[in-house]
Amino acid sequence: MGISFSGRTGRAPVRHFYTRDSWIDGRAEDQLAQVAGWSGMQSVAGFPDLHPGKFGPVGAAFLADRIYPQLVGTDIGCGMGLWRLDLPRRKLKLDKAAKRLEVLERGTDPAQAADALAAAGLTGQIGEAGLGTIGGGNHFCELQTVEETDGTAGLHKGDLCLLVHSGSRGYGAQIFDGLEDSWKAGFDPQSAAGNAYLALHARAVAWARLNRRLIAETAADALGTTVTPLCDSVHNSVVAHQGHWLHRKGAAEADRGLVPLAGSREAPSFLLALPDTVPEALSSVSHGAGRRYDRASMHGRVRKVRSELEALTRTRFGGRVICHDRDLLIEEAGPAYKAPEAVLADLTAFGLATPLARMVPLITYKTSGGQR
DNA sequence: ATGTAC
Repeated sequence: MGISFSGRTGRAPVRHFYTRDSWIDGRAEDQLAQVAGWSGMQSVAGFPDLHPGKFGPVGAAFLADRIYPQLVGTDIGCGMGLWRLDLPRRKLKLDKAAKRLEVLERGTDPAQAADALAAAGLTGQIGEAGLGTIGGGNHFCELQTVEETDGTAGLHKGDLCLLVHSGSRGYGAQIFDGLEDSWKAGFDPQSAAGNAYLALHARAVAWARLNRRLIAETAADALGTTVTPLCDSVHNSVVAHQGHWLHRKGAAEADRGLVPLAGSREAPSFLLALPDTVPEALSSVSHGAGRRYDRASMHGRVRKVRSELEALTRTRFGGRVICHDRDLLIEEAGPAYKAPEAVLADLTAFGLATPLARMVPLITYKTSGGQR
C-alpha cells in the first residue's frame, strides 16, 4: 500500500486487443502490467503486434497524467508512410530498380536538406545530417504492388506503392539523450522541463515526417516517376488526449483515418481504415506484424552459409531484399515477424480496423552498405 | 532506435 499524489492510485486497467491466435511473448505482457503500475498511469492498451521493448513493450498505448519520454523512446516521431507510385507495374524492371534505389544511401544533399527543413518550419538547432536516409534496425523503404483492394482508397490492383518505415534518426536520439536521467523516467507536464520536452518532441515528429517524405520522393525520382501520398502515421509519440497524455510505442494513430499495417519482406502489408469507436483502445492500433523473435535469437535460427544467406535476399513473392549488412539481413528475416494476417484478424474482430488493400513486397530496401 | 556504448 502506498500513497500517490499524482491522480490515480494503484494499477491502471490493462486492455488487450488480441486473441491467442496472435502469438504474444509473455515477457511483453509482463512489461505491459509493470508499466500499468507506474505513477499517474490511467489506462493501458496492448495490440496484437505486442512484443518486448527496452523500457516497456512495443505495440501498446499508455494514457497517463505524467509524461514518460522513455515510453516514446529515442526514435521520436518514427512511423510509416504509404505513397502510390505513378508508374505502371509493367514498366518496372526489378533488378534495375533495386540498383537505382541505392541513391537512398546518400540521403538528401545538405543544401536541399536545409531548404526542406526551413520549408517544414524547422530552423535553428536542428540536425541536417541523416535527413533522407532510412536508418537501421527495422527501418526500410519497400516497393510493393497492390494485390487486392476495394478501390475506396484510390488504389487499384496492380498499382505500385512505397511503404517507408523510418524516424528522426540522430535528431530524436539527441533529444532523448540530452534529457536528465530523472526526466527520461517521467515528469510533470506542467513543469518547465515538460514544456521543453514537448517542444523538442514536436520538432522531432516534424523532422521524421519530412524524412519519410524525402525518402519516398527520392526513391520515386530514382525510378523515373513521382508519388502521390496516401497516409503517414506516427507510432512513437506522446500527445494530449482527453485531459491526459497519450504515449504510443509502436502503436499507430487511429484518429487520422488511414494507416498502413506493415507485414514483413515475406508477408503482405495492409492499408487499414479505422473507425476509432472503441475508447479503451486509446485511439490507437497496431503498426505492423510485430516481432516474434528478438534480434539475438535470430542468429541461432539462420545457418550462416552462403546459400542460406543468399536465399534471404529472395522472397516468396519473387521479390528482392537489398541488405548488404549480414547481421541486419538475419535479424530482419521474414520469420522474425508474426503473421500480419493474424494481427489483422484480431484488429477486425475487436472492431478496430477494416482492410482496404493488401500489398505484397517487390523490393525491400535496407542498405547497400557493408558489414557492421 | 543512434554517423552506436562497452
